[in-house]
Amino acid sequence: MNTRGRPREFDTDETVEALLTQFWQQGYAPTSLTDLCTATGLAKPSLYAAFGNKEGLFLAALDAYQTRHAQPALDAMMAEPDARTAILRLFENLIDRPQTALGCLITHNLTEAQLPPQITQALQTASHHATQTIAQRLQRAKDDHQLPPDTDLHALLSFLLLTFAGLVTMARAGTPPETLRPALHLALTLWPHPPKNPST
Amino acid sequence: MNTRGRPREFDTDETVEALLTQFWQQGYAPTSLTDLCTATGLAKPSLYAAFGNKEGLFLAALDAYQTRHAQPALDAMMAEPDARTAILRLFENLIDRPQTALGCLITHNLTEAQLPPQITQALQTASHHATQTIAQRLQRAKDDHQLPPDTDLHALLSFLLLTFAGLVTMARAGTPPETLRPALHLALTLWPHPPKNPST
DNA sequence: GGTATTTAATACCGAACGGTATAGAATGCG
DNA sequence: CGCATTCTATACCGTTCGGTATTAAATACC
Repeated sequence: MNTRGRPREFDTDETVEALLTQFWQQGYAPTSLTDLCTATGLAKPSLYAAFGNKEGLFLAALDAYQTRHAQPALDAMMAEPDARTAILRLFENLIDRPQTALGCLITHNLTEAQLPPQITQALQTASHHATQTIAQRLQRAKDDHQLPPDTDLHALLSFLLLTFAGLVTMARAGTPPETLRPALHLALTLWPHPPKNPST
Repeated sequence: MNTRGRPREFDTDETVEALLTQFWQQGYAPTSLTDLCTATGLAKPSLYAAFGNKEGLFLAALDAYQTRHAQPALDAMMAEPDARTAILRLFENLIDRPQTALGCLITHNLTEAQLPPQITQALQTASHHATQTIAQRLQRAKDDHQLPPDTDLHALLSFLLLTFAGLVTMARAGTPPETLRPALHLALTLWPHPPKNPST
């Protein structure tokens, strides 16, 4: 770590935030270096010096996406005592989003063709992590008797992931929140009820 | 219509089929003219003489997609007497597909940024047509007393479209049919039951 | 057979892509 | 101050993009 030399004129966090906004909006391939330069206000050599290449730029944005958006949402899901409420909140977060951050960075880019292998793998790892976290939440709900003991957790997990993918895809395709919300609430009506308990 | 001149050496139907395969696999923007040339076995001037430009190539593929895939599936949905079976078959068609035709051409490209306006409009028109057709099928089911008279058709329609989008997106993202099928069957367990009728 | 007409293939166009060499500007250290 | 070091910006690199001018080949009509 040498402290000599001209100091950096841009804030790395702000730059990564701008990168994330661009990649979130357009996806990996359609986002050009020119887009990223205008979004960050920097010139190409500055971006390349800080992040290596276009893959590095995306991976930095993906990392920021996980730490600033995905993981907090998953943490909130884990902190919420009622499992159904936890899932509902997780999904409701997806519906009301600005036009510049529609859908899910991970899900959308996983549907793109011709991605560099390193990015595909990072996306799959991220997707797998989220999936496993939700699976743990469901298992805990079963252990807590918030789900019937005969609940098929694999099927329920797949259905919730399908609902997630449907929400983010329709949001990106332009479906308004007013349409998405009733669909989501209808979807969660099939949440299995706990065994009959007079205290509930 | 002049019959003079050198006859065309390629079959238009086969060419459109090859175009559709490429666009279905990769989407509009990531598919290059080079891809389309190798897929069709033709040179660029031949494609441009027959279809105008890249937008024309995609619109021809989209038209073939609708007449050869989407419309037949919608027709089958309309021909099936039981509404729930009709929807189930419509969705099951999406699950078992070759790697070269994963997901839905319309849905996937509607999630892409920076599409030419003409293509966006054609995709929205196609999406709207399919949506309206499903809406008609649901209305008929209600009229036929296959759905409770108090069924919220708007919410049910949105939920089915969400299920559709979830299926095609997860399929594209690599989820295998064995995982998708239980999720689909679980989703359709919330199909509203008809009013209690001793004959059923 | 000669000619008009249409298709086909090679070669090319300007623009935009991801990525970089190079030179100037701004700091800490001696 | 002088110098090594780091950052920034202009300008450029080769490649690929969508699209086309041009020329050769293949037919129908006269």
